[in-house]
Amino acid sequence: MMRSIYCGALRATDIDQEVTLCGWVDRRRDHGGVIFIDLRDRDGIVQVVLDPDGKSNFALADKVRSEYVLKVTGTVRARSAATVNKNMATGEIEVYGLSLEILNVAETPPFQLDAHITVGEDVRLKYRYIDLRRNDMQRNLRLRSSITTAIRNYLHENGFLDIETPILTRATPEGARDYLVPSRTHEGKFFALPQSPQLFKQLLMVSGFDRYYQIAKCFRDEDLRADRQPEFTQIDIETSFMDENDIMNVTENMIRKLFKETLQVEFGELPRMPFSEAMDKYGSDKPDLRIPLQLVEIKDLMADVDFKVFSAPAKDPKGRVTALKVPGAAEQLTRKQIDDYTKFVSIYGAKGLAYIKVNDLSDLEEGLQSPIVKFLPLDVRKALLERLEAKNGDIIFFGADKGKIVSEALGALRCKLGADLNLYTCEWAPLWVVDFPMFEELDGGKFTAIHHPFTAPSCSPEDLVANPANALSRAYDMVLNGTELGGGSIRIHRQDMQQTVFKILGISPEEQREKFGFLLDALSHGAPPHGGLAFGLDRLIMLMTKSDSIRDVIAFPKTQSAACVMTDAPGAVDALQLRELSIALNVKEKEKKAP
RNA sequence: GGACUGGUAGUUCAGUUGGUUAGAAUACCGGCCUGUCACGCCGGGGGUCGCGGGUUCGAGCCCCGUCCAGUCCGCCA
Repeated sequence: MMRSIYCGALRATDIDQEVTLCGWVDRRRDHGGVIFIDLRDRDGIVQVVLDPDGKSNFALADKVRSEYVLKVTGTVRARSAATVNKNMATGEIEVYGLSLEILNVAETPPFQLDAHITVGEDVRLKYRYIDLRRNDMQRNLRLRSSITTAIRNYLHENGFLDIETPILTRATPEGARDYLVPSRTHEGKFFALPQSPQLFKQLLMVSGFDRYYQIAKCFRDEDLRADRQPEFTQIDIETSFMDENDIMNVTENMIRKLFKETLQVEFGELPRMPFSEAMDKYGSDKPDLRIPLQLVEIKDLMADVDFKVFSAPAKDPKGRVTALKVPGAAEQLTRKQIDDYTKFVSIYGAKGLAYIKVNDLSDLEEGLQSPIVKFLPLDVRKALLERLEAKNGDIIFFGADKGKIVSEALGALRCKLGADLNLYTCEWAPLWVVDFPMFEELDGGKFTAIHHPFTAPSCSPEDLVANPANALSRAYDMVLNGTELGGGSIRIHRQDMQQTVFKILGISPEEQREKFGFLLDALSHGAPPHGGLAFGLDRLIMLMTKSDSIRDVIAFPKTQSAACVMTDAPGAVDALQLRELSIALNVKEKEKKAP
């Protein structure tokens, strides 16, 4: 009996069966009178043999070209051992064609789809519908589907409801730039696309949907990166009556199950690290724990040395002086590489990169190779090497500057060294970062929310007002391999606390009323204690597929200038559309396209 | 807003110190080959060197501007 089957799903047990295959011509080979067609579908590739001198006779076979769409009926058979090649590309069984139908012809493809051929990303994006036929992209998007399915199943089984929230909503005063949508029916007014469903999910808690989730599109009009797109997807979760431990447990379980089911990777219980420890030891709030290097404080040792580069920040309360030891790397790193690392840390504002190569620990006079060691008295050298537990062959880098610069520069250097010298000790290193500060104090004494303005502090409103700079929040971030996978918090559920936080952030009562009146009202109508979390789905899949770019796990991504090279979006609109929206353009001369 | 890298055949790239007609591989087209599988062999077509200007006897190469793509800083509550 004839049956339809995917090319890649053919197995030895199908031998002698008659099957119908539909797919694209991956490659056509012509040897003497016999034509071989590698037919590709979503499941893989199978070799189809068309033999005009045999039973099958196809005038059409000659016409077949790459990327033609075919329907082939044929018999599955094993190949003789003599023809089996070690580098065989198309499996151990083939289909002997009996009939052939060309469902559609195709132009010569703009690029070759072979896995071993690299193609520029701009061409791939222009012809994305062809690029997506490639095996890597098929695999990535299929894994993405498996992941969202597993997540939906897990959350459904745990009583979470999938509830949609608006895409057309209103602009938010803080946070990222909004994407705006003009309103035709409200002249001069604009919707904003959501940066996240944050406030709506909180309102759903007030409504009694105590376990909510949504796989939600979010929009932020900011500059792009390899791991940042202007529209992206969040796994958005919110619960009532759960505390931070409950939420971390339920979401940690979800991620653990996901990795086990889709990648057969087992995580133990995730370690929890306070924000302060992450900054001290790793110079980052999203430490990559695959790399064993740690920053070591040496501020106390450097306060009195006769070397201003170190002593000035050591005496400054906001300064930081830190060492980063790379065991055994003194030989490996050439002068040029160290110069490159100096350039690298300058990106983050570091003015230089001091180092010591430990050649001979026993000789503090001559055994240390370094441009700066001459400024350090012998007792300081000794204390330094003891604190770092230095051994011969180690190289030690130094950061001395404002705390923020040192953390960012050496934190980034730590990750770069880990990658360049392949220092990774494991494949996956997940953790929670907890005990974040509530606010960051900007120059001029203003405060801005570290997380967002709806995050609950871990102290009373009175203590918060008394000492906002030192207050901690009830927020938590899940970090995997140095990437922030997701973050969340227990939210403020009392109106007075929310007003207190708004006040510290410098939002006037009038502005609170205008922008967040609906939230403050809701909090006064019996809002339960609640909290949640949102994972970045694209980044999660990027990590799980080991992709270098978020674009490789999104079917139709934007380029770095936030454009689509395939549809040429964004595009101009005609005058009538603008008139209906009461919009007049005022485009600068240089931005106009040449006539 | 800023730093850096790249743009040459459909694609991936080479192109030396500025010097004759801009090359290779692959793809594509034609022919040959009865089991190939990154098949092989022979032949062929294919270029606004991103775009604009400048320097020069002469520019793919040098200079200025600009556009596009990418990585990063700023930005991303």
